[in-house]
Amino acid sequence: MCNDYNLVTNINFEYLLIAWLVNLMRPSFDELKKELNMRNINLSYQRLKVLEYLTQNQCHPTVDHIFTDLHKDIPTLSKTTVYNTLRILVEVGLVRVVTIEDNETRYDIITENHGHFKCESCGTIYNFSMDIDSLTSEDLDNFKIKDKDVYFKGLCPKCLSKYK
Amino acid sequence: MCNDYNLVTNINFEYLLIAWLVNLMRPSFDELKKELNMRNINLSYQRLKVLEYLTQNQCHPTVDHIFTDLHKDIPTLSKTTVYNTLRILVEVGLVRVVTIEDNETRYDIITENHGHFKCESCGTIYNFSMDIDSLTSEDLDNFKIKDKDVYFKGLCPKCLSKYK
DNA sequence: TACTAAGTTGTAATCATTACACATTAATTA
DNA sequence: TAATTAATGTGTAATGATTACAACTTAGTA
Repeated sequence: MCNDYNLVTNINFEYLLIAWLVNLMRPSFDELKKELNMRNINLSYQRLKVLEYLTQNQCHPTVDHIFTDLHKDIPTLSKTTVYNTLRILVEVGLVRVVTIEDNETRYDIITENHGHFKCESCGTIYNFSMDIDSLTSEDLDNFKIKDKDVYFKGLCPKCLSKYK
Repeated sequence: MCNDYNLVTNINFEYLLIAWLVNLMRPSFDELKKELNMRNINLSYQRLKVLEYLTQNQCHPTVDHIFTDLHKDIPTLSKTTVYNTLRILVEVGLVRVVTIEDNETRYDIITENHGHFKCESCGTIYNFSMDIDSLTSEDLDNFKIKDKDVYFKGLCPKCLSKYK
């Protein structure tokens, strides 16, 4: 469904899932399991499907994207379930909210260090590498920083070439 | 209405207006006037009031904040006018949209180089100085970047001290 | 098998934003 | 000044995303 250049293909879903569980959720797999148990989170069929969708469509989909596509495979799926699942996944830290635009909430499975660029012409959101963790400001010496987001906007190469 | 530490007081509004027109809107005052004329923008009473509100309440207000407060002075004011005015001011570049949270659009009169920090406890949005202009990524070599935003979240000093 | 809790579903409510038609004001011209 | 036209403002209705909630289903357990 999504033709983003970030699309990951030919990688087994279970492999990716394990990869997050181990790598993305610090500090350890056991810690994550404990965390999930503490919060009584079971990866039900629907929740797994949402997670799977996010790995296979790393184009920062909206709730509507996720729901519409998954609904084809799971006719009984409810949009409320998608919302609930995303909220839980965000709480646990497996998924990141992207609020680069004010009228659409998007979701990103990758929680590693990177920024987001939105093309004003085609709407595509690209990831770009940047050492965001090291960003800081002396003004925030007495603040506790939990989340850092960097959002750029402009025109992507594809759209720029159209105007030439 | 707003007790943000960024609050600017005792400064004449017209002075501030001129200050933007000259400083914030590059490259020159004449250019700005031409720009405004080209776009047929007159600073009507309502539009001036919205601008004035944004200078006197630099706490990144929502549309509802602006409307509710101005409505006390201008009983005939319509919320649609506030929306229209903000859209125009953003287009022209005098006002910046802050989408640090997904359920609320906020507006910032300061368009200079700075980041935004939102306290998850009290909801206050703080400005912090940072050289955002110099941020870059080799991944974006072929992109045209028009806007850069840096959003941090966490706990502010006031809220941190409450938990001690 | 009955019980309990967690998870899912569909509908209704909420809330921010936009669309739009009409009213008002400002600017322009005769 | 009066008439005309364009720009702004206003209020209501429509839209669309998100949340609240109650009923249903599933999974696990005694």
